[in-house]
Amino acid sequence: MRADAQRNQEKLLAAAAEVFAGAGVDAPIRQIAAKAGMGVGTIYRHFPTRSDLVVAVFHHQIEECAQAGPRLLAETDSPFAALHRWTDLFVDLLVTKHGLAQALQSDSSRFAPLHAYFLDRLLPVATQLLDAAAEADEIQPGTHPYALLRGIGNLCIGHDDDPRYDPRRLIALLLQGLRRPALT
Amino acid sequence: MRADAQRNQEKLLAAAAEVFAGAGVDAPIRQIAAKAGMGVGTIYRHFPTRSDLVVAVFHHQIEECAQAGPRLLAETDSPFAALHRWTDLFVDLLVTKHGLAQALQSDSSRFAPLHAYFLDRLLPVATQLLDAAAEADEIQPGTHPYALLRGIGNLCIGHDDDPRYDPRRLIALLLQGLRRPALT
Amino acid sequence: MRADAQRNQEKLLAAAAEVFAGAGVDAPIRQIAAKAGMGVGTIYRHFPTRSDLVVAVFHHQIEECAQAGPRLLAETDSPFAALHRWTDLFVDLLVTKHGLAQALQSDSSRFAPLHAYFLDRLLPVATQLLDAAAEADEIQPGTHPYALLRGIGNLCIGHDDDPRYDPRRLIALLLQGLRRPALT
Amino acid sequence: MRADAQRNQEKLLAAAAEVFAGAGVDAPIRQIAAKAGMGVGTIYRHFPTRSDLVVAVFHHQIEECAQAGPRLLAETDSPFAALHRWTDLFVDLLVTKHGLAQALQSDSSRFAPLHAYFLDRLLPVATQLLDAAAEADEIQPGTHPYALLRGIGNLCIGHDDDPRYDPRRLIALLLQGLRRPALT
DNA sequence: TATGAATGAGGCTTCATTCAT
DNA sequence: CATGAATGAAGCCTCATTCAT
Repeated sequence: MRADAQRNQEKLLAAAAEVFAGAGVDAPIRQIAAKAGMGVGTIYRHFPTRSDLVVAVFHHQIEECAQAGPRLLAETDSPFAALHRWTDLFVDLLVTKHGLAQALQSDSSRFAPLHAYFLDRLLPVATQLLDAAAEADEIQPGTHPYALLRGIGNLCIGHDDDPRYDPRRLIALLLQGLRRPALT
Repeated sequence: MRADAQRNQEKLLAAAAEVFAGAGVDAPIRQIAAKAGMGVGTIYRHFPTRSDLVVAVFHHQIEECAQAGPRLLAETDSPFAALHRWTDLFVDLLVTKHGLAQALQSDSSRFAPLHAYFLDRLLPVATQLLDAAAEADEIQPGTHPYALLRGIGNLCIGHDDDPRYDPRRLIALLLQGLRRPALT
Repeated sequence: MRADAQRNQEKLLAAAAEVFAGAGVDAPIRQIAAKAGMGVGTIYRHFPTRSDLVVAVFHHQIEECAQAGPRLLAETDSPFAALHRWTDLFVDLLVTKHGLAQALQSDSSRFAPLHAYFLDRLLPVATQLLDAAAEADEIQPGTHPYALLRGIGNLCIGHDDDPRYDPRRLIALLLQGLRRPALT
Repeated sequence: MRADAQRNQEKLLAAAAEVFAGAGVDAPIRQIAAKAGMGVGTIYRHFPTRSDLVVAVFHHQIEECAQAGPRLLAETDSPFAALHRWTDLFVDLLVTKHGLAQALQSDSSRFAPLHAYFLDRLLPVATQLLDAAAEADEIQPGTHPYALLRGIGNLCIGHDDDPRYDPRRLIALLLQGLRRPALT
C-alpha cells in the first residue's frame, strides 16, 4: 500500500511538472488532477497550498543543482570556471522546468515557501562559488549571490519565445563582466 | 466637453499607471475605474482591450526613451557611453513604470500590441546604439538588440522586492561583458 | 430648418430599418445611431422607447398594406382571391422588413405600441377580407382574423434560414384549408 | 453520491424547464440556479453551454414524440389520420414545453446542437408520415417534412398570449390544405 | 483515504439610459 | 437641439476550495 501511495505521488508530481511547463504555475488544479488521473481533493490533501506542490515538483532538481556546486568547485582549479559551469546547470534547471522561473519571479507573497526553499538551498552554493572566485582573484568582489541567482533567473524568462533571445549568451556576458581586471 | 474628456482621460491614465504599478497589469479593470473615479464602461469605451490601455499608459515614456537614443549618441564621442546612459534611461522607464516589465514578459498573445509598439520604437534605437559601439570597436559585435532589450527588461523584474537585488548593477556587468577585449 | 429635420428623420428611419433587418429589433441603439450618423441622444429625443422607433420604422409599410385590402377586394369578384393576394402583400411586408415578424412575436410587454398599431390597422382589413370570403361562401367561417394575422406572421419567421422552408407555400396550404367544402 | 447527483440533475432539469417556460430559453443562468437551489457552477459543470442544457431539458419529450410516429402509423389504416394525431403530439410538446418553440426559431448559431438533435430525431418521423400519406393518396406530395416541422413549430409561438390565437386550429387548416383533391 | 460535486466569489464585458456641454 | 461621454446594472463564465459520500 505504501508502494501504491508512492506511485501515486510520483504520478502527481510528473503531471504537475508537465502542466506547469505547458500552462504555467498558475494552471488550474483540476487540469493537474485530470492529467494525474486523480481527484482534486487528493491533491489538496497532500499539498494544501499551491506553493507546496510547486516546491515538491521542483525539489529534486533544485537539490541536484545545489549538490553540483561543491562538486564542480572541487573538480577544477578555476573557481570561475566552476561558477560558469554551475550557472549552466542552473540555467538548465530553469529552462527545462519551465514554470520555475515564472514561479520565482512571481509576486513574492504567493510561492513564499518555494522562494524560501530555493534560497535556502542555492544561496549558500552561489555564495561559495562567488567567494571562491573572488578569493582566487578571478572576479571582482561585491556581487551579492542573491542578485546573481535572481538575475540569472530573470534572464531565463521567456527563453523560448523568440529565437533572437538567448539567455545563455547574456548570462555569459554577465559573468564576463564580473571578471578582473575590470575595464572601464 | 472636449476639455472634460481630456481631463478624464488623464485621470484614467494616471490611475491605471498607479494600479499597474501596485497590482500589476492584470489588475481588475474595476480597481482602475474606482481609482479613477469613473465607471468601468468609460474605460472600455476608450480602451476596448486591456492591451490598449497598457499601451496608452506607457506610450509617453516609451516615446521619450526612444527619442533619447539618438540624442545621447550625438552628445558624446563614445558610443559605448551613450549606450550605457541610454540603458540607464531604459531602466528608469522599466522600474518607474512598474508593470511594464511584467507586461513585456507576459504571455506574448496578450499585450501583443504593446510588444509591437515597444519593439517598433525601441528596437531601432537599440540597434543604432549597438552598431555604433561595435563600429567604434568599443564592444564586440554579435549581440542582437532584441536580446539586449529583453534581457534588460527581464533583469528589471522584481527590482524592488529585495534590497539585495540591484538590476542596475547587473546590467552594468552585462554591458561590461560586451566590451573589448574579450577576456576568456 | 424643417426640411433638415425631415431629412434627418428619414435618415434615421432608414438606418433603423437596415439595422433591424440585419441584427434584429433588439440591436444596440448605438449601432443605429452610428449608421444614421447621429448621436444616441437624438434618437432618444425623438423616440423615447425602442417600440416608438420600431413603430415609426414600419409605419409606412403597414399603412400601405392596410390600404391594399379594400382595394383588392374591390378589384375582383372573388373575395377569396383578394384575401390570397392580400396575404401575399402581408408576407412581403414581413419578409422584406426582416425584424417586423420578430418584433410582433416578441414578448408582448415590449413593443406593445407596435402590437397595438399593427392590430389597429390590419385587423379590420383582415376581418373585412375574411368576412367577405365567408359571405361569398368561398371559405368556411369561424377563423378569427387575429389568428390568421398572427399565424401568417409566425410562419414568416426564419423565412430565409433554410431553403427547405418556404412560408408562402405553407400559407397557401393554410388558405386552402379554409376553403369550402371542408374535406374531413 | 451517484444518487445525490442524480437527484440534483433532475432538480436542475425541472427548474430549467420551468424557467425556460416562464422566461424563455435566454433566461439568466443564475435564475435557473436559484430555482434549482444550487450554484451556477453546478450548472456549468454539467452543461457547459446553454444549448447543452436546453437539449437535456427537451430530450425526453422529443424522444417520446419521435417514438410515437411509427406507432401511430401502425395503429391506423389512414396515414393521414396518423399524421394528424402525430402533429397533435408534436404541438403538445411545443406548447407544454414553452421555450422549445422559441429555441427552435432562435438564431441558428446558438442552440445549434438542439436544432441538430431535434431534426435528427423528428425529421425522419415526419418524412415517414408524409410519405405514407402521400403514397396512400390522402395528401398531395411535395411538402418538405422540414417545412412542415418548422411551420408547425412557428405556429406554436405565442400560443398562450391571446385567447384568439389557437395554433391547433391553424395547424388543422394547414393539414386540411394538404388533402386531395386540391381545390383551386 | 480518495473522490469529484457543489459552491460562489470575482473578473469580464455590453449596452440602455442619462445628462453635461 | 444635438451630441456622445459616462454610468452601472446585469449577464457571462471560471476556478479555488470545501465537504459529503
